[in-house]
Amino acid sequence: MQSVTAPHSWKEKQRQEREALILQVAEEVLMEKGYYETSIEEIAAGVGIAKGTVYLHFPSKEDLVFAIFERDMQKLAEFIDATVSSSITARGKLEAILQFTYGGLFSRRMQLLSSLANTAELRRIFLEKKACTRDIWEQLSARITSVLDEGKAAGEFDKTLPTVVMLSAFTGLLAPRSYERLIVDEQITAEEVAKGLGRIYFKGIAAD
Amino acid sequence: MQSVTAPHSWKEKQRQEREALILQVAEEVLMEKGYYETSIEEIAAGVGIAKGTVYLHFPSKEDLVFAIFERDMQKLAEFIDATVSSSITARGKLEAILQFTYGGLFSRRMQLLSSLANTAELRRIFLEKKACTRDIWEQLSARITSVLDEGKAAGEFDKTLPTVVMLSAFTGLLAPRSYERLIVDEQITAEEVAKGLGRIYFKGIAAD
Amino acid sequence: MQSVTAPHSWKEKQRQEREALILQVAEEVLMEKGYYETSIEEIAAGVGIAKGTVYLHFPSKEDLVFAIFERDMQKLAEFIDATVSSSITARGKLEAILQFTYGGLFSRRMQLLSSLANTAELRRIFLEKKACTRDIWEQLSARITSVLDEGKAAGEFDKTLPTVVMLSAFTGLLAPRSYERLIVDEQITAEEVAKGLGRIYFKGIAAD
Amino acid sequence: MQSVTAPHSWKEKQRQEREALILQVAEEVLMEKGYYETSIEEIAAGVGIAKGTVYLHFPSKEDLVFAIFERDMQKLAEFIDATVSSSITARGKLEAILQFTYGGLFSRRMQLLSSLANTAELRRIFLEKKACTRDIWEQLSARITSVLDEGKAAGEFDKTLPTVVMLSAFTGLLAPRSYERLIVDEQITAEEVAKGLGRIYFKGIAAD
DNA sequence: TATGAATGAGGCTTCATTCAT
DNA sequence: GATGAATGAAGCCTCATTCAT
Repeated sequence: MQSVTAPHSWKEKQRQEREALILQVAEEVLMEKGYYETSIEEIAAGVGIAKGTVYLHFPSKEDLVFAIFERDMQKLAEFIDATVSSSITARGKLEAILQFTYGGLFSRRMQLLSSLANTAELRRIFLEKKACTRDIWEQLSARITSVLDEGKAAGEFDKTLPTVVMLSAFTGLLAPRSYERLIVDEQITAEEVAKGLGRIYFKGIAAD
Repeated sequence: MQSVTAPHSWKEKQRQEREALILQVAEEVLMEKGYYETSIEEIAAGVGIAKGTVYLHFPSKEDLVFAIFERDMQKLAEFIDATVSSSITARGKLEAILQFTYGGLFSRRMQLLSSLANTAELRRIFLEKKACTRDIWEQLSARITSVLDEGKAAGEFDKTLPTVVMLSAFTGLLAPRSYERLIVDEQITAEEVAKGLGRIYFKGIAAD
Repeated sequence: MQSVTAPHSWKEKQRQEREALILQVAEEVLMEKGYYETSIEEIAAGVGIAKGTVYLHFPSKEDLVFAIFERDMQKLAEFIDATVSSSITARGKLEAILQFTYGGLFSRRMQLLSSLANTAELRRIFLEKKACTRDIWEQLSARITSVLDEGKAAGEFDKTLPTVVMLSAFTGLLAPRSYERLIVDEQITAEEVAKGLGRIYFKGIAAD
Repeated sequence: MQSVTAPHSWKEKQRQEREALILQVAEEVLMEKGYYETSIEEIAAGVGIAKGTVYLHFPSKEDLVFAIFERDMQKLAEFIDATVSSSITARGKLEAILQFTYGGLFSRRMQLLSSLANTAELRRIFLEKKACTRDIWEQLSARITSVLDEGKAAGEFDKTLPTVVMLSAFTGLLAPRSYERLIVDEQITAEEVAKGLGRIYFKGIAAD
């Protein structure tokens, strides 16, 4: 009975799993080597499939990269949504978000995205998919802005600072600046840095 | 035969001027289009010379880019040196440095360097020229670190914050994160953002 | 088990109908877009079947195209056979054939065949299936040649013209030259052109 | 003294010679194998240069093919111009043109052009360069049309036939239909065929 | 020294064909 | 039988680099 629908959904599931695998491998390789140094061939090899198979899932290299961006932003958005609606202080929410982006792989992902955005070819595709990109990003910005405003209203944050500057500084914390870290090797872990940065940030924006 | 040193030095001068011109044009184009989207041909055309001539000055595209990095770091180092030895407060010194990097073209230069550093191919050359890179960067870091420590000693800055975190946050301010600015369009100028960021930073690291 | 021959022949009929449908769709698409611009996928989609199914009927793209050629030549041969055995004048027969090839879809089919034959890859398969191709073509040529000779004998056509040249000119009329029509846009319909061409041809080969 | 301009013109000459060589080789290979079966690599190998060098002369494969078309049409146009202005009969002029196109390589060139025009990708470029293509073709058509009208006026040709049909039939002779000749191998030379075809044509369009 | 024509490795993409389901 | 996901060969084009002039 299920022989008609089951195979379909099974195949669909297979397909999605493979797609996720491609995205994951692609992300890793791109993170490691950058957009231009990464070839589709290489990604395919990493997944253990043929070049052409990648194109069954993504119409072009650019689209593949954009899909990574979308997926990661989606994950971040989900986390932020969940966090924003919790009943902790504004600062607590922002700290949670900060820890999420710096925790696990996310820090490196943000780094990747940051570097991808500096590639002309990709900028074009980001612009073409503008509506989508803007939507995602504006949602994120809106959430964080609302938390910042909430903190101001609650007397947690400095009301004299423009919220947009506070937002900019916060997203500055999120998008890890890779430059100096690539060159200077740390005598301190990324997490510790994150904590310290957060401390500076929250003191910097605190009321009074 | 070599008794004519004057022409030699004149030629040498010519050569250096041309080299500087190449660096300047290259920086502009790279800033505009990124590493891979910029061809040697394009840079040469901008200078008004032939492709091959560029190779008389720089053995490879990578080396050319590294030279830009070196030059800019040199300029920044000079400014920092001058600033550090002045007799103003630590905060004043850091504010001056911040304004220098955000003022004029330097902001865009830092952006360029930031993006270049994210390119695998260039990472390699940065690593090959490690000694040099480290030297430059460590000099800068050392200068800023000394200012931060000076500020701590003078009671200006929070002694409980690790200096290395303060340094990281500061360089984070210097290396402008372009990512979000590319996507969200500003309702505020870069300068205003810079001021706001500085305010947050200095409050964040202030003593007490 | 095989005692059920009816389903077998029914299946066989189904199979042949589908095969004919594939040929028809393929012909249309090939006519529209040419050999290389047409993909098997596209043909299959036009028929409403899957790519792989096409390969159950034709071992390769080339064979599919050859089958179209065979089918159309077959149809033309049938018409010529019927015409040749009728009791009208030689000129009447040739005019009928000319009208057949220019009427309805056949004109475009000839155009397709004409263009396909100019494709190296297909030339190879035509050569491989040489015996078959030659047979078909020679039959057609023989029929027309006999009509031309019949006309000569009847005093209709110029006996001093080599029959092979008359044949060449006639087949020249059949294989529509698409070239000039693609570039110069007509102030006259294809049918009118066909009539005029026929007029020139028959006057050209007329006795005296 | 000439050391400044001479090298320039010498290089320019070299360049043009090489360009002509590429065109010639490309024409041969394309004639042999068709558009899609011919790779740029193959053409380059035929010339004895590298792939990339071809691109120094022609921005794309399509442009290369279009250049062949242009060159051949140019040659034909030159011949027609010279012929048209001579003081022989209209028929004599047309016979000369016919012999030119069937003589030497030109016959095969026309065949190539005929087959190229049936390629969708190239049709596009022909359309893009519409103005140019139309100009060339319309000039040729205009010249021949004027000869046909001249013949009509001189009482050589049948005034009741539309000139455009006579033109169509004539260009039909020029664009050799390759179809039948590819499959049936001749027992007669191309030149003989051409003569016979001309005879049919001129009798077909003759006055009375 | 300056030039720019020539090179050729390398990457993206397409699509005929196969084969496990 | 029918399907369509997977394959991988093949082709176009770019551009850093070299080298003869």
